[in-house]
Amino acid sequence: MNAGRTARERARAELTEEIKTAARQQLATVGAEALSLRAISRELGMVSSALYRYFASRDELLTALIIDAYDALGAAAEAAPSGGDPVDDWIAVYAAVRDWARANPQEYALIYGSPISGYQAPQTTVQPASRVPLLLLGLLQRAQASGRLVTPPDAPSPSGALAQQTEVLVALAPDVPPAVLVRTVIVWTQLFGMLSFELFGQLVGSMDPADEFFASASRQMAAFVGLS
Amino acid sequence: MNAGRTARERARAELTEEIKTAARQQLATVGAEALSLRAISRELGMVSSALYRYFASRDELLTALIIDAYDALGAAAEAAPSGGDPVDDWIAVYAAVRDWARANPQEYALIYGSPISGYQAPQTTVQPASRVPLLLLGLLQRAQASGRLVTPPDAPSPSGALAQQTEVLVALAPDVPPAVLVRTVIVWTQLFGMLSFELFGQLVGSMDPADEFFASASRQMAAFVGLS
DNA sequence: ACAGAAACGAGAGCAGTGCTCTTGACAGTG
DNA sequence: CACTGTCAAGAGCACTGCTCTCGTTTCTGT
Repeated sequence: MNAGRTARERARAELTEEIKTAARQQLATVGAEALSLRAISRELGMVSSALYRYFASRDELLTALIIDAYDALGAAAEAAPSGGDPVDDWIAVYAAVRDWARANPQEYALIYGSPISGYQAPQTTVQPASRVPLLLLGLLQRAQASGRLVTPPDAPSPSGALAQQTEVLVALAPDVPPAVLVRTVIVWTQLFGMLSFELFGQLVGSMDPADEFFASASRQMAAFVGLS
Repeated sequence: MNAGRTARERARAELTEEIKTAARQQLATVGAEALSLRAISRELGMVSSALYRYFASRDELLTALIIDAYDALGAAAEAAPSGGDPVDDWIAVYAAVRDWARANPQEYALIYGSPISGYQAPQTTVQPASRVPLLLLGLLQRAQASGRLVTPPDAPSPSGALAQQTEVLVALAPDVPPAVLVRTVIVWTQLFGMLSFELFGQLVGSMDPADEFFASASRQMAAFVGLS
């Protein structure tokens, strides 16, 4: 539909991409909340008001960057080496997520740090945001099919409202037992809690550098959800 | 030593506290990075430059707020009801931390969200920051003494660099086995990952509201470190 | 008790920000 | 060719953190 019809449209798409690239560069150096439209326009040799032809506001630019970041992280996680062994695959996903986060700390902070004040994330971000959890769920679903997922005996089956909330995940991975699905959410939060602590400097003084701790946690979390 | 010697010193301490209170109010409404010295000064009926007599920079004010937030969270966690049963106490600490975070989301974001751009946390913050982990370690140490801590059989003992890093924790809780100490760091990161996801809106669409999920996770994490 | 030092609030000013509005130039279509 | 919509440019608004100077108040050493 919009595959570069007129010269105008092509130029517009190109410049939009250039703006995002410049914004990402500035993001990497000064951080998210210090991102300045004027600085971006200066970098591109244009005037600040011209940017508003491409992004209606600073928030809209941020939204585009957030979606791009989620997509980049999702792509990095999905590109993790998959050798077939569920535990190894699980650990590879963890490592890929960590590698991407360490390589793009500001973009990581953009999506998993504190929300930007006055900024409301639009619905458009939730689909790219769910790529990593979906990847983990798919991995568990396949492991279950191949008999490599053994529900831990001490994993309590959810009841009440928790069981109801788990239904959303059951629809995505129907063969994975609800008790494991709850644990999946637990380890999902653990993964990003661990990464945030490492990147935001909370581990300094204890588990920093975090390579070995991360490796141990990955493996223990794989066992925690029942992978073997 | 500095218990209000001269009138000047008393006035200074009072005004310093007033500034922080006004800053906290503004923090709660507009967020951390939108915190404006001019707005604070306006609120207090003084001129912006006068604030610089009390805080050398915006960063210094932020540091004071960060330390206060860590201390408030630490105090809230330490004030959790302690009935003697280790599992119940553990869950009570979790609940107290969550309650404080939900009651003070902006202050939570200030200390556990993305670091503020261009802001370097000084060494002064690490001691208040470690109150919650120290509390958990103390709980485990006491549970161990009363035989309520059973090292999980599948918890791997750390080796290599990880074992060395664990030494810091061994010094704090000498009776707790290293394997449990590593798991303590894991659950510590899980707790704040879970809280960040809840507060920053990452759970919307799955485990939100998170009350039951949080309760289940607290209990499962207590079991994960070996409490019984 | 009193002079000097230190601390203080007020105000002006600098360089920067996001964003709006108007103006004039250009490209695409009839 | 003329019309229409898109574009970059620039001025301007209200705001920010921060610095400097000013006259005043408060503390302190003698």
